[in-house]
Amino acid sequence: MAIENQELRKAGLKVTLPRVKIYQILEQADAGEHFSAEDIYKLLMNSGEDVGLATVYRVLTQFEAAGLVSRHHFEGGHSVFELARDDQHDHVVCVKCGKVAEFSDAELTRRQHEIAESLGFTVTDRTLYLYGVCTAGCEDK
Amino acid sequence: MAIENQELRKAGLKVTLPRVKIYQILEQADAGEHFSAEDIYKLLMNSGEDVGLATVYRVLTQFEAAGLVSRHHFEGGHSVFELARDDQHDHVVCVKCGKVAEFSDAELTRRQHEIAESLGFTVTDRTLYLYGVCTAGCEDK
DNA sequence: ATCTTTGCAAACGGTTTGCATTGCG
DNA sequence: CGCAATGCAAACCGTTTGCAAAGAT
Repeated sequence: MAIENQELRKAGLKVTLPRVKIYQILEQADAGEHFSAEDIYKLLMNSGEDVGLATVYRVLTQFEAAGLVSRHHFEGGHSVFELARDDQHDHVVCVKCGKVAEFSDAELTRRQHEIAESLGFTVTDRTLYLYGVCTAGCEDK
Repeated sequence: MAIENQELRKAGLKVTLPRVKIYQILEQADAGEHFSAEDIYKLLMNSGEDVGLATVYRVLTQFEAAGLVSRHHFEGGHSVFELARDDQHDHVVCVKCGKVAEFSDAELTRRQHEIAESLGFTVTDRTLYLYGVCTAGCEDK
């Protein structure tokens, strides 16, 4: 039995075609690649899978609740998803072409904790987005 | 003539009642206070001003374009606005009581620019939220 | 067989837009 | 007076939900 089926069962979710297919899409993506619900929907359609957009949303929400994926709200109103990883990473978003890059920086992390502590605050999660323009290979769309 | 009228003129906007009123609301707010379009709309209604919600959005968008206000997209889909300040400030959000604190740290800012630059990226805006629990005075709601 | 999950279409909430009217300059 | 700005209502877009049909165990 494939790995994804076990992950689904572990999360208390029945193994159904839409769930498996969506999990596979996320799993086979390059690390750092983000998908909107629409992206995934289109990929499914192109593969000839007959899955409704509503189901994509439902499945992604279930995956999020199960800790399998994390959801990010980018500026612009729509959400993107990626398979959950345990490293803290941050995002750079190009406002022109929508490209997203990731980075992780120990100095930033350390400093953030220092600041939070000095404010009487215990950090459990963070969200850092840098918005701007990528100077090379930016294809406006 | 009041300050706000000059600001409006400078931005190439005619001095109209909705624009002046909205500017005043933002101006009289405590630093760090954020308003949704709806918030501002309600404040106007309560003051007996007959301004349409669509106009509030239009004015806020114009103000943003003119650099008078900055818009933040919080998780949850709606936008909030505040009068533009030139300091880059970040947010600490308590996941228990919903309290929001702000801070600004030169070291963080500098490091962020370094990182972005090394990724071939020019930062125009950023969004850093630290989520956690405030250790004192946290009133769960 | 039962209880979950799905697809569809309709509802939703925040935001934007078309158009006739109002009002600044 | 002329053109920009407004109000209203309808359109929009991403997302959620109600419900009857299909599917998993």
